[in-house]
Amino acid sequence: MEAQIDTILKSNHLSVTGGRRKILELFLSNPGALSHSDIEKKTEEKFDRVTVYRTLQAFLEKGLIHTIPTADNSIRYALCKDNCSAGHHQDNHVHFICSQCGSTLCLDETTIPSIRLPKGFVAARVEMVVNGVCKNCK
Amino acid sequence: MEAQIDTILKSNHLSVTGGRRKILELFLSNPGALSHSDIEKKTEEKFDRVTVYRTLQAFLEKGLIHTIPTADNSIRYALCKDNCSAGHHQDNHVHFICSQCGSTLCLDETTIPSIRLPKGFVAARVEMVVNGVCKNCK
DNA sequence: ATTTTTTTTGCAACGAAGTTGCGTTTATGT
DNA sequence: ACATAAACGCAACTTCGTTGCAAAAAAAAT
Ligand SMILES: [Mn+2]
Ligand SMILES: [Mn+2]
Ligand SMILES: [Zn+2]
Ligand SMILES: [Zn+2]
Repeated sequence: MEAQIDTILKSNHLSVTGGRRKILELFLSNPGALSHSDIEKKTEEKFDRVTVYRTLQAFLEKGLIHTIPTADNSIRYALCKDNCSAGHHQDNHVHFICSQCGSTLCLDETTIPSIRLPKGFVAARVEMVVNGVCKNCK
Repeated sequence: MEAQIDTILKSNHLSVTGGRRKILELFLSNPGALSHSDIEKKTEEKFDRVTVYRTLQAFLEKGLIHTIPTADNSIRYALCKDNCSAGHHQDNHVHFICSQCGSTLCLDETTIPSIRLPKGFVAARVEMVVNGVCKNCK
């Protein structure tokens, strides 16, 4: 695990530091997505708020994680499992938010269906978020 | 227009006040969705921030407007055109965010396709947001 | 292994965004 | 017109996110 984490950081041209190790470890060991405040709690505020912001920003830019839009103004972040590179994300899978346990999950096997837009509109990226009750809470 | 606005407010059991009139008018005369700050600007800050928050909250609860999820932590609100009632929204249409002009649009004619979720997951509501270039900006 | 250079971190200060309590004002129903 | 109920504006406060800068840590060079 330790080695894996360092390898991931290095292969993404990120210098390996305590904070980045810890936060990446959280993502790897957690099934769902994490919000900024989730991370602050799970690290027991061992790192400064600013460091967490900057780390997430760095991970995002390197294509290590992606954001999940929500209707309640709280960005969630999740690991990219596809071949995402810096700047070009390719996570075209559906996201699920459980109203029971609150967890946000990447449904990696469920791809977003293509749609026909009105004449004149050009799509660059499509997001699909499903709210409901998850497997575990049923 | 004036009469229409009052009718809408009354039929939704909202007492008609200056702020609510003005904000509802904005939604009716605007093609796209509005954020909180959009409203503050377009009303020339004539109403207190708190009043705008409470008005949007009231409109939401009555099923007059709905929110549109975004990945950048900025809630947009748009009029419900379907038969939404208090608590039960039914806006199952696609939303479009233009990266050029920044406007957020309800594609009322474009319905969200149904999807097959993994076994055990139950959907209550599905959101679909498309990013790209809109009709006008092309 | 040391030193130099570069990057990251923590702190402080700041600004924006959102919430709450409360007294005053405004709307509604009789 | 009056009583009651709802909404408003203001102030205070919390939470969230950003920026500049000096200290610390990591990476690169020697
Ligand atoms: Mn995902
Ligand atoms: Mn809509
Ligand atoms: Zn659940
Ligand atoms: Zn546009």
